[in-house]
Amino acid sequence: MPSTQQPEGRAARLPRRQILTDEVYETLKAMIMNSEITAGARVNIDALARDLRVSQTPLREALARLESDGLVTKAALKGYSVSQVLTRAEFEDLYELRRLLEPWAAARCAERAGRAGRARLQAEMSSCREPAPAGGYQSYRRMTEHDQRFHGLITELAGNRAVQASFERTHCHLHLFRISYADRLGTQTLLEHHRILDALLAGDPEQAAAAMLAHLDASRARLSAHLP
Amino acid sequence: MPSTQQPEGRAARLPRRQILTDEVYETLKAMIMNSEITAGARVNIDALARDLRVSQTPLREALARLESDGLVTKAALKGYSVSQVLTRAEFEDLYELRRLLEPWAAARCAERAGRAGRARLQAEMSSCREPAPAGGYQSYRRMTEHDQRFHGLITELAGNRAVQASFERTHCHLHLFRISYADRLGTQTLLEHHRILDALLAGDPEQAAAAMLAHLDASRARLSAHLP
DNA sequence: CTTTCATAGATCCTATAGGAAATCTCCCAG
DNA sequence: CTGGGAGATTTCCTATAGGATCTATGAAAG
Repeated sequence: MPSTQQPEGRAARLPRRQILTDEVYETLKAMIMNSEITAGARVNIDALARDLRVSQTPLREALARLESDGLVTKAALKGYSVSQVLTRAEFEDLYELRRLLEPWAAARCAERAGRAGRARLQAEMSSCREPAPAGGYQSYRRMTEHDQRFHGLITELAGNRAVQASFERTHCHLHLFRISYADRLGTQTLLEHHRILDALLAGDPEQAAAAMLAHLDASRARLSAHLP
Repeated sequence: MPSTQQPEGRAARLPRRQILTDEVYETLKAMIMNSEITAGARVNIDALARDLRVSQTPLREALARLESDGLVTKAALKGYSVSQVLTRAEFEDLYELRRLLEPWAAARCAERAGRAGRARLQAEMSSCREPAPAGGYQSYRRMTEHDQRFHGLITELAGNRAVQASFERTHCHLHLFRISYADRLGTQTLLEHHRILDALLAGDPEQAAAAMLAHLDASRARLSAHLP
């Protein structure tokens, strides 16, 4: 895996070279998200190191981080496995947790987001065009990325780092993305996002919490249909 | 670091030998908890490997997991640092998150814990004797361990793995333990735990949630006095 | 005496090698 | 023909070595 030298005048604290461990970590997350490593499949360290053209060392460190993230599991002396796609019970648990965190975050965001924050929220919504009716994988992928940015922005602007970290550690968009590539209801999602945005811009905590709760429940119902 | 062979008739799936990475991970967590590595201090990988009598490889993997846990931070090419003791803002954020998760968990626990679960809760409370008035470090340590088991058991018996994992990933008892060694109000903590237990045993979700919320607020007030 | 620069030593990151453990394949016996 | 056992191969884990990068120290110059 080639390393790249940083250009002159780089920002303070950036390393001069890319750290392989970090690159491998991001690569593996993307591979898990895209099901390039089948859910539940064994991760053969020697083989994957060859595929990625790295040695075992950065790969093992990346896998250690993914283990703590809950995205792979380790069976000592046997190997790592990619986490399964969520079972229905795990899916319901995840949405229950989201119901605990995100309406609260939306209410706090409505209270606390200043002008700059609201501008960021508006910019995010503006940047996301309605998905093509039969857009396929790329369209679904872009919708998921928008969804992740939008929800992440709300938890960030809620101003509670513990809640933000807790939300990020669920990796919920990675998990939800793997359930189905065929969410044809992106239009509905955007409509619900706009309702949340309206409440946030109005600075109405109760409305924001209610809109977020409604969105989560609707989203859960949409995705639930795709579970085994 | 010596390895120990498993005895005959070991449970299925246990490796025959201890995995150094896992041992080092637990050792480092304990060292962080006990402030054997000063909060904010650099972790010198070569030196620590010598101290623990292991090579860099299992140490680096353990550090990678701790990084994902949020207990150390990595500055690429410069080294790892142990996370700081919580600032007041981080402390308040953590308790806000606990207020979102734990009353809900207590209510669910009251609804869902069967006979075996309630027995485990009672056993945990019975196993914890009142701390000696001036018990010092060991006494405080035992109280923290009980507190962690008690709260962990409630989130486990609430029956939502995502909420349980979210709570565990806060490592809140490690963080809170590092704030102060001198919680002389262990008696008060136990009294509040008994109130929670009473509600759980009565199968009263509202009472359990209320008792947990009161306990969290009281606990937060007690610890808050020790923050800078 | 202070500051700057250069060099040396320390530290970080990753590749590689080797031993332990698991897995797979083949052969033999029933 | 099937099942079990043995051996070979693969995989996992960790130690070690070497190159890249950072840091600290000492010397020289102002």
